[in-house]
Amino acid sequence: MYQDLKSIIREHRRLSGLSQSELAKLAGVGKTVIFDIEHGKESVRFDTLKLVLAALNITFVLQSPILLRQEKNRPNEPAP
Amino acid sequence: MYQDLKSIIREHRRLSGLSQSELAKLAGVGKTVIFDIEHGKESVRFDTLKLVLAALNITFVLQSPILLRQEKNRPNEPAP
DNA sequence: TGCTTTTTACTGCTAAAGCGGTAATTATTG
DNA sequence: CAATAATTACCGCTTTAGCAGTAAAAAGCA
Repeated sequence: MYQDLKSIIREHRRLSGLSQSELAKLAGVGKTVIFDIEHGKESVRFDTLKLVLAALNITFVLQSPILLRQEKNRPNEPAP
Repeated sequence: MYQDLKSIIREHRRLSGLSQSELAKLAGVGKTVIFDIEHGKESVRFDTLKLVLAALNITFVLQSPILLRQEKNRPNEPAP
């Protein structure tokens, strides 16, 4: 993660032309959540955060040597 | 994210040879958290989850077209 | 096998996440 | 500028995440 959560959320929201309430509704969460995140609260629930990220077209990826190895062993399907 | 959280956490923990309590202590969270995550609870707090992931050497990355563009505009420093 | 140790699962309690309603602030328009 | 609309910030309430303690289950060993 290069920036902190609050900046990422706020930037993406603004660039999408959404108000806090609009984003909240879109994500299916309360508007307080958006407000709190944008004010630096990192104690959001993970499932709630995922809803917000999804609404902003932000994907969430976990990385580790173990996961990397598993990926290599299960390569993508060949193109049609 | 390719697998679900619970599998990733459990696998990494087992491969690290840690019990739930040991991982909890290492991460600085209660053991209930580990138990709950490994039983599919995704309503963990984000900051709590980050502690657990860090203890297991799992990094977590946000991706989006906007973030990608920002990255390209700010390339890595040249090697010394 | 029975006994001990380790690990996992469950429980009740406390602090706080998330909610909708409302107040304050900021932007827009006549 | 005043009036209005839109957005952001705050507040009290309800639900629940996270905690330590305890119980149950699994693993190890004589």
